[in-house]
Amino acid sequence: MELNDRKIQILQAIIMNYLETAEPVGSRTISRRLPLGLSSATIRNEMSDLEEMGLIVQPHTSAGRIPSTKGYRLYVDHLVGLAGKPMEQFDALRGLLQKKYVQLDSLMKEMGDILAELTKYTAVVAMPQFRKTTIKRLQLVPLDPYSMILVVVADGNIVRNNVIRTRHPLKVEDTYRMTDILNAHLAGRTVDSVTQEEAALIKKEMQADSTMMEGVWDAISNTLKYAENIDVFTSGATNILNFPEFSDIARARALMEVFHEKDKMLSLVDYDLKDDESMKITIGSENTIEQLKDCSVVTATYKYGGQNIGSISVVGPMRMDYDRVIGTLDYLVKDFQNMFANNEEKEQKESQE
Amino acid sequence: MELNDRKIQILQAIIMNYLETAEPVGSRTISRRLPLGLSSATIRNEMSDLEEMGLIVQPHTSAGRIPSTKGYRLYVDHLVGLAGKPMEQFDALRGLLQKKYVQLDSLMKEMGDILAELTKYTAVVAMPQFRKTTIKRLQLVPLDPYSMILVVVADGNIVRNNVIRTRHPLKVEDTYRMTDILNAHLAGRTVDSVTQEEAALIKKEMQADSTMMEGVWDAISNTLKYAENIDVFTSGATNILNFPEFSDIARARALMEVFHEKDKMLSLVDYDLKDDESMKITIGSENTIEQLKDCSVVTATYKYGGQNIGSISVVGPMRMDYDRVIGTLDYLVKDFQNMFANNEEKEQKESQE
DNA sequence: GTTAGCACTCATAGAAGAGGAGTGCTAACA
DNA sequence: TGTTAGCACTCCTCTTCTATGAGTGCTAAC
Repeated sequence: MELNDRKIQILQAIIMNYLETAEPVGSRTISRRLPLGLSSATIRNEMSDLEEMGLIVQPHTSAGRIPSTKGYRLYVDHLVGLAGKPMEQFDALRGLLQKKYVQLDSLMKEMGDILAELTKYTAVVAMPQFRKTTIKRLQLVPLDPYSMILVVVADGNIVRNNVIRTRHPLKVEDTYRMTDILNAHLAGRTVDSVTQEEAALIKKEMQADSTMMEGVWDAISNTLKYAENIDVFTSGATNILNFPEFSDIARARALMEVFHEKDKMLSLVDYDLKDDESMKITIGSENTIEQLKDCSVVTATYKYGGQNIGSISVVGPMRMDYDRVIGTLDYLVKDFQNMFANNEEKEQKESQE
Repeated sequence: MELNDRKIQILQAIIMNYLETAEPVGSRTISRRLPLGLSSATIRNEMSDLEEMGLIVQPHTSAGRIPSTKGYRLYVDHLVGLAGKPMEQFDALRGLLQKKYVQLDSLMKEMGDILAELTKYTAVVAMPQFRKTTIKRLQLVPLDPYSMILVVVADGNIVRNNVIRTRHPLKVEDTYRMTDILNAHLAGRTVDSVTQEEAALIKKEMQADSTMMEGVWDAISNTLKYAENIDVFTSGATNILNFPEFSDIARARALMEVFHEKDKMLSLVDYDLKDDESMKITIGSENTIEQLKDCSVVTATYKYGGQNIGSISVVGPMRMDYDRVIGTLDYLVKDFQNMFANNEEKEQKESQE
């Protein structure tokens, strides 16, 4: 069966109506709503066809139709207008994005909050992957002769730290010399870009400085590897409970649980997109996370140095306002990307004024 | 009216039955359950008295009785046995508490998770108040000539950091010298114990070193003051949704929202107890947080150096198993306190082996 | 002081029925 | 051939009614 223009119009009308009301849509509604001058009977015939094509479904015999996953997919891929660009209410976001930030993590948390507030859905923000961002500086902070803390500052002034133990006692000056060695090799680099040969070189250099430092590099190296852990923040988790489709307590609980499970959230923001893609929409049963089978997820990735290094997602009911969400995310991510890239420069200029 | 022994027994029986079933308790049930050989009619008379005293209430005329806030309060204050000490299932906790930790925050998160798992309620863990814990070391990490990061390591290897900007360009060595000055004064101290005179002294000393450092101390001082912010972790937020009293979606949402609001959580863990108190139980309407009017909160504080510096709470329905929760918390906090106090020593000993 | 007996209350569940939204099908029409 | 009016039919939803039963309070007798 062919999906002609009229069918598409009807499908779109059904979906848009359903997005608003969350109620199954009947033929009469469409007949009145669409300016085609068609009777409800005609619409009924068309709807029957659309159902056969798997684009809409009937909850029960005498009910109207609701879009299926496949129907949403078609809508999202071809019918969404991408019209919903920045509006008045974007003020908060715009203000945020023009702000010079001090530390990226607090900014991103705030960004998530505003995004959730704006969309009324749940926002999931993934921090830049640590191992893909540039290290600004490393610093060993001595605590006592046998332990110190490795502090790594990455782009965006994101700070990671880890305790490191030594077998031989070290003096404060030792840690400073080691710090110098580390920075000489690693500052301005990404963890990913450090080869095994280089690592061996650093180790050798440190041991040349003092035999006491045996084993210290291994600990540092482990810390850096371990630091590939991604941070994710979830904002507005409870927003999603406002929608009637989650008024069932069991379903609501399942959702809340998912938002608290870090593993699941990580798999959600998994942004293994090709670097030319920038947005991914996952609808209902397309989701790999069982508990999100009734949800849709819109994920936008942000780039740095041509690579995807992080993502921002919106989780909502399947009948989310895709148009608006896509528009918002698109706008947000583009501006955020620029800001992220430019912030460092700005900082320095301003200090010099 | 006098609350004689028999009335107390009946009240206790009612509460215990209600804790199990979440259903109003009738006179016949008590008559059968209590080995007093009293008929249901007699129990009815007593129940009528208990109701008059405000200890139990009737949801509607022909229903059994449920405990009132006042009834729970009496139960908690006088009737709870404190019997529920460590059981087999405490293995996880015990294991955790014997573990030597590297950084306290991850341990406390884990502790919250296990506590939530164990009690089936929601656990709220408040980290030690930063300004009351001892500073192990401060370190200025230079980023570029005009900015650096102040890293503060406190007891438990808790790391806080904040970006600091300068008006005059600084060299790496400058930051190291400043670091030395800071540590000379502040290492081994709590923020709270630093007087204004001392602060002035430090400022003077820094400026003596270099006029470039004008204003830097102020930034550092602000950071330390700001650091009084308490961290709270909530674990098992969704556990509480399992209880029938929260099967109403609106109530469930309100609860979930509360758990996500940091302000509210902070006011929850507010541990302004006298230093000889160690546990506080807040029941139902006694709660100042509106959304927790149907919940009870058991908060245990932990001390360090004779002062309360943090707390661990359990939030559950009013009909929570107080006995078990109190027992668990009591056990947990005591052991945690010891561990927290001893960990530093252990660490050093082990390194030297 | 305790208890059996009894009338009474009221939440709850189920049955029955009305209403209505919406469908599919058929036959007629342009 | 596409469109439409008409109509029977389905089935959800809401309301009403009734039966059930758990539980009470009161009274009178033990």
